[in-house]
Amino acid sequence: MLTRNATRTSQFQQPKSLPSPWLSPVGAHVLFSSPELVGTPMSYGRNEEIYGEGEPADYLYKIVRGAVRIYRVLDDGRRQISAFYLSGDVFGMEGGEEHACSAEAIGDIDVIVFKRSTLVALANRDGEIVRQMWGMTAWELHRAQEHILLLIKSAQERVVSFLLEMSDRVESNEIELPMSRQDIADHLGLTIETISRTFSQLESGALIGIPTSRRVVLRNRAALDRLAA
Amino acid sequence: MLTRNATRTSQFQQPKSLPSPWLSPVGAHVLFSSPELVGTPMSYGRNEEIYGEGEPADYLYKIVRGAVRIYRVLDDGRRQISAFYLSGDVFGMEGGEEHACSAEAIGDIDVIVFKRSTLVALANRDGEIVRQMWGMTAWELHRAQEHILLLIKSAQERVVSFLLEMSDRVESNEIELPMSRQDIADHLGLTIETISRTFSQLESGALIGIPTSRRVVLRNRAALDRLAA
DNA sequence: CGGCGCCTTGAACCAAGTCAAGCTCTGTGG
DNA sequence: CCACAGAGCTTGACTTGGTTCAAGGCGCCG
Repeated sequence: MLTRNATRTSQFQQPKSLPSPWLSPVGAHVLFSSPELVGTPMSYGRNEEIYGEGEPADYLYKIVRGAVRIYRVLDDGRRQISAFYLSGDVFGMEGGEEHACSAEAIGDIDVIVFKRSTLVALANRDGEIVRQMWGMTAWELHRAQEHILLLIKSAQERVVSFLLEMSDRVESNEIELPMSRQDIADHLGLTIETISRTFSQLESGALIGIPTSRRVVLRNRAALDRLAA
Repeated sequence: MLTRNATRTSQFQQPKSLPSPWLSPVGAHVLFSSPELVGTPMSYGRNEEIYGEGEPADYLYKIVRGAVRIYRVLDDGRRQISAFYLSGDVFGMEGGEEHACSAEAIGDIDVIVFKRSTLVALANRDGEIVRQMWGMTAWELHRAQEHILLLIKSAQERVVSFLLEMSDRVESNEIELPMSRQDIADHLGLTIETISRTFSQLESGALIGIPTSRRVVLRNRAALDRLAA
């Protein structure tokens, strides 16, 4: 369990290239540094549901350790993972009062939970907070638009784009994948077999290395960039 | 050209089912009823560019007549139309200071243009306006997420979903399509041939009628609903 | 060591794409 | 009023990228 102190000093990490909206240049990482906003440490186990589609969106979550998948399922069972969130990311704000998607812990995770009502109360006194939360919604929109572009690409392009994105997010050419092939498949709109085959192809072309099935090393970024679309 | 008066009385129409965010229940249609906010009537011709990707997002547009496509192009020329906007819709706010997408008039259109700086100035004095603009970004996010879900479906499901959405938006079973087959194809991530064939199939199954190529009549909504998911 | 979850690989299949031809409007000029 | 040119749409025949089905391998934990 996390100490109270750890909670207080935590800050929200924001993607560097946020196409900052009609928003002051102050990054959203400042958003939760207010002493009035104290989060509660929580943990979830592997595959545990954090919230479900349609439930009231009463909390925001900042990941301290582990990874989370955000997804929706169609009636016939097809699953679309709209995003993965990694350590340092904030999730839980799809923009509505109800969650538009479900969220599950991929492995065991630690998060800090913030009550929405607290934020809203703060927001009433400080317009800047509203702007920053708006900025977060705008960032989610940006991600969604990128994902749409990804889904019209070929299988190889999707897989390569995914690897490049992951590499950027962990700021390393060596990626420890927290999610299964099935998760990746449901994120990219492909099947596990296609993911697996594409990984193998890329490896045999010396573009990537796969020391273990959950570990990928980018070996030729220039070539990968070209393949990404 | 529109009269000044027409401009003043115009209101923003907002989709009914906006999953209203952390937002007061006041609909965003109130947003631009302020007497301080006066828009300028403008017109664009068929296929004319309204703004391009990367340009500063200095204006918001409310469509008075006609339809608009919002799109991005990949390096190799593939085009993804992320949304169509119809008469009454507002567009131009992808959430950033720069446009994430390009916008073109599909046919001849009339719009009312609002200067962003005016809104921002108002927003500084009135937190409610910020919340409402946030709500619009949240709505765009919702749309993008629905579109992602659409892109993992089969061709027939995509086409049917598209027709149902259009029907809902014009609130009629008779749809006058302002856009070409190519536009629809680029919106659904398919080819014109597939769009055309799917339309023909649906027609021969008596699910829809196609009196003219730009006009579609939904004849069996229950069956179409079943095919959509 | 054995069982189970996850991953890889192969072979057959199929939905959608590609290529190609022809049709149907619509507007324009003779 | 008709001819005809061009853009947009439809349809058919063929190809193909990705899925499906099936078998087997790897690694981890009890």
